[in-house]
Amino acid sequence: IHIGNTLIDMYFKCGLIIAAEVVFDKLPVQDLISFNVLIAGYAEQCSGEEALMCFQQMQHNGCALNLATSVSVIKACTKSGDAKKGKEVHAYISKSGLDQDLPIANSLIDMYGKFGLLAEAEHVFDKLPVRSLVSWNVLVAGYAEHDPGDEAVILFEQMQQESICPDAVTCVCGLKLFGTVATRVKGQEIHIKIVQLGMEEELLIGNSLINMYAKCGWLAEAQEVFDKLVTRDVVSWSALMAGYAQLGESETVLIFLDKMISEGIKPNLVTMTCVLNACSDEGLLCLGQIYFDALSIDFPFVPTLEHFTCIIDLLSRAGLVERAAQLIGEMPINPD
RNA sequence: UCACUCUAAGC
Repeated sequence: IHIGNTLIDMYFKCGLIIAAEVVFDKLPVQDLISFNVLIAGYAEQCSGEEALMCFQQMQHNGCALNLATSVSVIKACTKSGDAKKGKEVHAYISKSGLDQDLPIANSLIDMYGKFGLLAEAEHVFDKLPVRSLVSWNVLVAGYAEHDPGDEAVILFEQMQQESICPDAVTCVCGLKLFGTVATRVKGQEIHIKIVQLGMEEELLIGNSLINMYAKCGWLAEAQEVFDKLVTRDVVSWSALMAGYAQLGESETVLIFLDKMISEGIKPNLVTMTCVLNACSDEGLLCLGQIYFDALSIDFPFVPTLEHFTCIIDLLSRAGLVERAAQLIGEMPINPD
């Protein structure tokens, strides 16, 4: 059974869901860990709902849950976006007294943070007798996403004062926060910290720096970080292009689009949003549309509903209602 | 044999 469980886990981590299911079903007995692996796998690779259904089945089988199960079930709630279910699970876990365990509490803070229920997130955070770096990171991430204002900044400063040594995740969250509130001096402080910790080569960090500087309108700095990066991905390019688009420098955005393609980086729908955004602001609409149409052929974008909504919004506001309608017709997903 | 946090886009 050890081998079976390991196999299921491995298949899920490779994205081979069917294979994982087959192995699970073929096991002579499914133990706690089989279920844990299955729930974690579904939550990671599929939908939260599917993971929650496994959990139901597990309870149905009379299998007791442990710490790892709880973490995965909370993750599943987070992914499903079902706040009501999340609260139920929270209540259930508290009853078993598992809610003081750090990974579990951190997952709960993360869940509430992602739902934008920051008061609940803080409540869990405040009740903890001891906190880990992750506890802080998830709370800051929640604030950076849903309420990037004074409170978030205060929280971040408080974290520094508690002599907690930040890691890459802390820096990424902090940079996101200070990009959104456009406080580049604070962002720069993080930049200095990053250099001290020797993390400036990391792609994620680099991208976050580009984004922060770009959002603060400091394109020269953004550009410098961009140039120094040894590897750049579509996010690096898009973040920089978004910055130029924000300043209304549409020509620059188009130049970068050409450049990124010639360097072999494929633009995606987010990139195209930046391009269209830049073009719609300066009446370069036709050009934007030409690019969009040409690139839809060369690079079949794999979109989410979110991407579509955004593009359609841009197209219609720019007056390209026909093209927007056409795109809705082509949508591979159910339009809401 | 399993489990916690992180980056780009329009409104």
